[in-house]
Amino acid sequence: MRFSHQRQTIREIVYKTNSHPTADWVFLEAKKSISNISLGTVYRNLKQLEKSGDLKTIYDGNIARYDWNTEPHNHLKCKNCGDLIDIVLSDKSIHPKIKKDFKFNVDKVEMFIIGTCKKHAKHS
Amino acid sequence: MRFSHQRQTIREIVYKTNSHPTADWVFLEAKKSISNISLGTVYRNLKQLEKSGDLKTIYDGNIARYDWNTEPHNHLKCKNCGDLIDIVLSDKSIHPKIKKDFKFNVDKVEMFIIGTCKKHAKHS
DNA sequence: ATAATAATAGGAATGATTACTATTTATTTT
DNA sequence: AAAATAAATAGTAATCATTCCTATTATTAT
Repeated sequence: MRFSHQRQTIREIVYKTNSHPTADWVFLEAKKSISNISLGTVYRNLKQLEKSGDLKTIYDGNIARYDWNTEPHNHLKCKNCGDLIDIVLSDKSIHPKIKKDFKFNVDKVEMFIIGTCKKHAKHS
Repeated sequence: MRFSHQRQTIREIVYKTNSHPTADWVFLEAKKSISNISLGTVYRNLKQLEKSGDLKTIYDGNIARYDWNTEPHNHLKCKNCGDLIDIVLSDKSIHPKIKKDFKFNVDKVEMFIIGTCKKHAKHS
């Protein structure tokens, strides 16, 4: 994988936000500095950056989002604003249970915790 | 919501399988008895059946699957064959912790446990 | 500097899903 | 039971996210 200005730019855009951006948002941001960058380039590089371990893909419903945080973690998703909030629930205790009960080897756990964030909670 | 033969057929198809089918698979099955049923009808009814609480939508990567099991449960996903296996991990203990730490009200937890199922485990 | 080839821009193609519309069908009213 | 009504349908076009294709450009090794 050789260096390219586009890939570098795309990587930095993802690394500068905590908003778990979509490919389209990254594309719009990238255009600010590389006005003729193409959407295909964004997708190709996001995929390559995932392969090289620089970022992770999150499937939010049926849209892909990208996350610079490659450490195991989970997400709270507010059903009101759609915001994703990073959390770490380092509970590996289910792994052996699942292996025992289902003869299933766990690689990773992808968890979306759906609810209402503090910005949108109804006051009681 | 008035009765229709198509909706009834679609509901029965989803209720007769444990394979967490896609809209397209439901469409192909439905054609066996209603040869000119249209794909739009399948999508519209799956959505309506979700709304009425008859089934649940699962987002598997970027494709929607449908599940007659509306009880809270989670899925093991084999990265090898893609099969989804139902499991129940009735651990509500994280809810209060998340409420306390993040002021986030949890409605539901969507968990995909990715790994290798017994059919595809390497013998050790 | 040149050659080799990875990466790009731009646009076409794909696949899943939704929207549109004239017609059909289930229900309600008479 | 026939007519009135409105929901649901088939068929098709449109949309949205994503991938593929190809001629050209840019990076790296020689």
